Amino acid sequence: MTFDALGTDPDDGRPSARGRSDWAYERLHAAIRDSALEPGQRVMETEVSAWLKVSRTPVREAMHRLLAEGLLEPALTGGLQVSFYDLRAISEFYATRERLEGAAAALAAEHADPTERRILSAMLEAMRALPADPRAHARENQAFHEQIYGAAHNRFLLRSLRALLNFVPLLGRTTYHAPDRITEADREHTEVVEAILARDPRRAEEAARAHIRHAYNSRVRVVMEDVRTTAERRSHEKPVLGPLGHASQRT
Amino acid sequence: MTFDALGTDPDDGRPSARGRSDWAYERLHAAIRDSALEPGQRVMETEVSAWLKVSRTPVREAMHRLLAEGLLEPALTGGLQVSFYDLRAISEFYATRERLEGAAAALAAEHADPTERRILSAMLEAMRALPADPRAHARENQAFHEQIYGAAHNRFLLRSLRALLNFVPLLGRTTYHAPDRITEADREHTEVVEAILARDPRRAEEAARAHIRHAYNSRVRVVMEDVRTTAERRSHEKPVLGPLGHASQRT
DNA sequence: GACAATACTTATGTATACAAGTGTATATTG
DNA sequence: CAATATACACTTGTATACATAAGTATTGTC
Repeated sequence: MTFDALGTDPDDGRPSARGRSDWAYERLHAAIRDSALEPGQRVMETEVSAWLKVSRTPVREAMHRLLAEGLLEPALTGGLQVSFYDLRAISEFYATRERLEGAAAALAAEHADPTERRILSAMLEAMRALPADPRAHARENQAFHEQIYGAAHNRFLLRSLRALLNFVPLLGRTTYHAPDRITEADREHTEVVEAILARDPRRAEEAARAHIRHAYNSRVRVVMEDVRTTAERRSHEKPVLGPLGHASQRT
Repeated sequence: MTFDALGTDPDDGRPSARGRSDWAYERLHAAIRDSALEPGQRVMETEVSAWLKVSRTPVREAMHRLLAEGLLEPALTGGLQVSFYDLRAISEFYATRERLEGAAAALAAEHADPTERRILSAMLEAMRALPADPRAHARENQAFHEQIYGAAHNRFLLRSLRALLNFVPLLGRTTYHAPDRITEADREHTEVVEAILARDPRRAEEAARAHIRHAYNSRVRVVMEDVRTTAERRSHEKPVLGPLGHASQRT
């Protein structure tokens, strides 16, 4: 039913032969990211198979990957559904991310080689030259953070961070939609990079953690606004987010 | 060839109908854990399928899970192989684990409820009553750490830690094979629990991190011993571990 | 005798057919 | 009218058949 409305997206024609599985994964991931599939909605192999016009086998593998990454979860009725999340989950997410990003920055300060340090500085300048488009900044921001992860030279930390960031698509709009977030982020990024260039792990860690704490605040603002908007638009349906009364886990 | 030697393991008869996939996963996981499949060895779907006497479909899913968890990795020739690791990987593993365990302990100190605190104390005493068997201690130790993870009440941190610890089976024997490690671990565990009971996040974090640092030292000792033993036993084959010259990433 | 091209083998990716379990709806009986 | 039992439909799990790509070996030609 809902799948019909998703369209066929003719730009992204079915791949020649190799990668139907990856392709199905991308399509589902995009559908969740764009809220075409809403949290709690059941996702069935047969339906997706019909939608994407591929057999159940690659669809199955794609859904299992999404299950492992937490974007899908087992439904009470059996089968899988798009994961629910609430403000508590967002709080937990950022608490964990703060630790991991802090660790990455500290290790980058210790282990980044000269080339990696130069690239970090360059990316900083490149971001300043960017237009005020939230999407462009979000993309460059991701590349910037990936650069730090790489400079940390720790494969396990990299894996953990990648797995963690898979959850981001569920959160909706980027934090760069919050007012002044772009300017703030630039200042915070600068402090992180300066600490890394100065080979000061403690300062790098604290700067990175502060950066994530601020991102969390912006995130909450953006999400709360979305909740309000959604509640207004359909006042008698149940809101996407759960009850807001839970104590935040942040320190 | 190697799969014939693994036997049929009649205790664990093939499951009724549901769960061949999980069962295949367990069998492969156990095979890697017990070094029946050595690092670098190629693992083919058809072979495993014939070995376990199930079709390729559940084997495929099991292998994909192991790939996602890092126990298998893409082979240069195509297909999958048991992941290689070296002392550098072990160093990176413990560096990341130190951060995550520290975070879990700190959050547990803040968020553990009275029941969880009581259970932590009880587990501590239970471990003291255990015989000096490394395997028994390893098992209880795992439950103890899981209890801390749960008490942290952070689903993302829990996921990260679980994913990280999936790598442990590749490391071989437990660190409890190192002399005096059982006594040391008890002392370190006690400090962690005391800090959690005292609701002191900083002390809990530092105690947990110190605990992991010590575990790392024991791990290196155990692995080095294994390297020596292996090298003696088959002096003209290539050792399981790579060259040891890499700088450690530890702080 | 050596090098290149072609064919065959092998392993993974994909599709489809089949089985089993669960939930719901309908019909029958008390 | 209500409750229970049976049957059917739906969904996921498993098996097998088929396609494709890659690597190797063999054969033919220079």
